[in-house]
Amino acid sequence: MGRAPCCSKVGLHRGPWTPREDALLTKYIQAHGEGQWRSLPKRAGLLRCGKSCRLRWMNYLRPDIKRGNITPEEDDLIIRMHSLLGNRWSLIAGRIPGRTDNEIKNYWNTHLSKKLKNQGTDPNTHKKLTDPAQEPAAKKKKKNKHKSNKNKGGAEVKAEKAIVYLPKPIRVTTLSSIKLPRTDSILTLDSNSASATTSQEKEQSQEAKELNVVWGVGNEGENDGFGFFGGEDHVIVNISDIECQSDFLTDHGTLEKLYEEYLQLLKVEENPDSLDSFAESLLV
DNA sequence: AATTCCTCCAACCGCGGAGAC
DNA sequence: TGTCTCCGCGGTTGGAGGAAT
Repeated sequence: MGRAPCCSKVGLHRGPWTPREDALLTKYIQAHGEGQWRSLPKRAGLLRCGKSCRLRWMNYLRPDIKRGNITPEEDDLIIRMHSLLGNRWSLIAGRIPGRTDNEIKNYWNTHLSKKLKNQGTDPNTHKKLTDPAQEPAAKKKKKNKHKSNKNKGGAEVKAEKAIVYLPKPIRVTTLSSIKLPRTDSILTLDSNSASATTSQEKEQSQEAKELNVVWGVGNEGENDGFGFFGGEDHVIVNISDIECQSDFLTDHGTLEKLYEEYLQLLKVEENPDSLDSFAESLLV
């Protein structure tokens, strides 16, 4: 497939953005909205490629971006989401208002993966490390960070990637008791602090279609409320076509009902064949 | 005080999906 | 049906600045 050249174009600015560029981009988007990134730089009077503009806006200039430290709650949620979704940072970010995928990705790489290692948990599989004595290898002083990073992209990472669990998106239409806002609503069900978040982000609507409910999960044996590990797979339930009452997640009765239905799913999960047919029955 | 090491994060790169033609 | 283009994503890089020596 032919691909148009982008940032390789001669004459375009690269590297850190100047305040003036930020102002031009912000002003333009405030006046004309997002989108048309390819032609945006020219119309906004910027000597940047569209990709660079989009990245700057999404990760830094957007007015709804939350600045400051990640809270312990967010921290916990990121770990839970990662156990479900793996390195799907945009999906994870979609559930944490005001945080960007880049920010979460960076935070994971610099803080959370280390934190999990220190706790004796494999950050990729979220399973307990069998031999904690192996972990200090990660703490070895690096003489050349970037060279070691390149090595990291090699065999070690490939081996780890192989065991990242992919979610199973299943569209559910039978939870009639649940009323979710249509389209752009993204709902995260957390065992400790169930909360519903409505996103206004345009780009998130696509994610919302793909994944509207993520059941809080944890490793087998962990006390994780609704936690569920169906063997090696995680189940993600799509309920994008269901309407929702804003307080449904705080309604204990509804949660109980959800939990009951969830248990039904678990029972089905024990028999993979029937799971397939069950899943099919849930598909729209 | 100078140098080296390390961490953090903004920005870049390349790829794949989706839609238009 | 195949090609082209745009968009968005995840992985990676590189520089700034703080910590350690």
